[in-house]
Amino acid sequence: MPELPEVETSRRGIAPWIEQQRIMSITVRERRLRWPIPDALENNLTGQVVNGIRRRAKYLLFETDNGTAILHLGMSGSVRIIDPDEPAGKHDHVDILFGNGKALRFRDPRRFGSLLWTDDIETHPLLCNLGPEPLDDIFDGSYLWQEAQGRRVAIKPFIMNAKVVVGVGNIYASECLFIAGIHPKRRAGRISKVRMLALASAIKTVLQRAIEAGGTTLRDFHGGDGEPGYFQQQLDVYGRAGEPCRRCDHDLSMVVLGQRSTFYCKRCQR
DNA sequence: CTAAGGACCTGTCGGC
DNA sequence: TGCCGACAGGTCCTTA
Repeated sequence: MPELPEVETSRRGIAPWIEQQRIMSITVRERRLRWPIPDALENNLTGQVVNGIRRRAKYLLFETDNGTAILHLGMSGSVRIIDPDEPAGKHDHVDILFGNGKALRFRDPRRFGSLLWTDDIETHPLLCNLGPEPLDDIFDGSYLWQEAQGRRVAIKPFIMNAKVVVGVGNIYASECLFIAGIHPKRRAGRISKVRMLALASAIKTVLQRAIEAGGTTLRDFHGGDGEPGYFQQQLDVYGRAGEPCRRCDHDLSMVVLGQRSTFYCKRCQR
């Protein structure tokens, strides 16, 4: 489910209910996520006050004086604020109860997500080797072009590589390449600086617009407050193989690249 | 170092 | 209606 805009939408939805609240108790029903939820999570976080919720890449970081909880939603995870008497469903793996009487409920049917704890967020192996945030000023066309020099990998997996830039998932990668007019299979190192400027700009615009729209709705995505996202109607290519290109009317194509479905227009993208 | 493929899981959808 | 295969928003790990 979640790409970066969905994670950011979730963060904004839950933050008002959680920030400055004390964690009263943590209920873990299923520890077997991508990595097992460590006992250290309950041991260190229970009784702490959440000073703030940040996002880095697609990770949500719950900061306390004692350390940081690291939550990743994987492919199918979601969080929402509930009243704690709401019965837990099959895949509701964790509830975190707060002093205000509300609870954060984490659901993840496929269990590709993770919930970890660290007392040193700066050196955590999942976070310390990540590339720049796409919406930061450090990320721009010059940076992207520089990183691409000597790289033979196709541009689509290149921009989905978190060491290059974080937060560009499968949906938005196709969308950004369409806007920039770049063929998804073009080798990263063989794209001109000018076109990389267009691509970096497209990445910023698409992600920013998606955040403002509250994330993409595919199947049943909801923000933390239960409101659905509204971006799907704005997708130009993703999931539209065989349908007409909005720019030139040519039938859109689909190809598998790096085991991921990739959508593009043969005529508009070179 | 780079690039490619496998692995981890459950739910849903389309076709027969 | 039921069964079966294909596919799904992520990303770490292994292999070459």
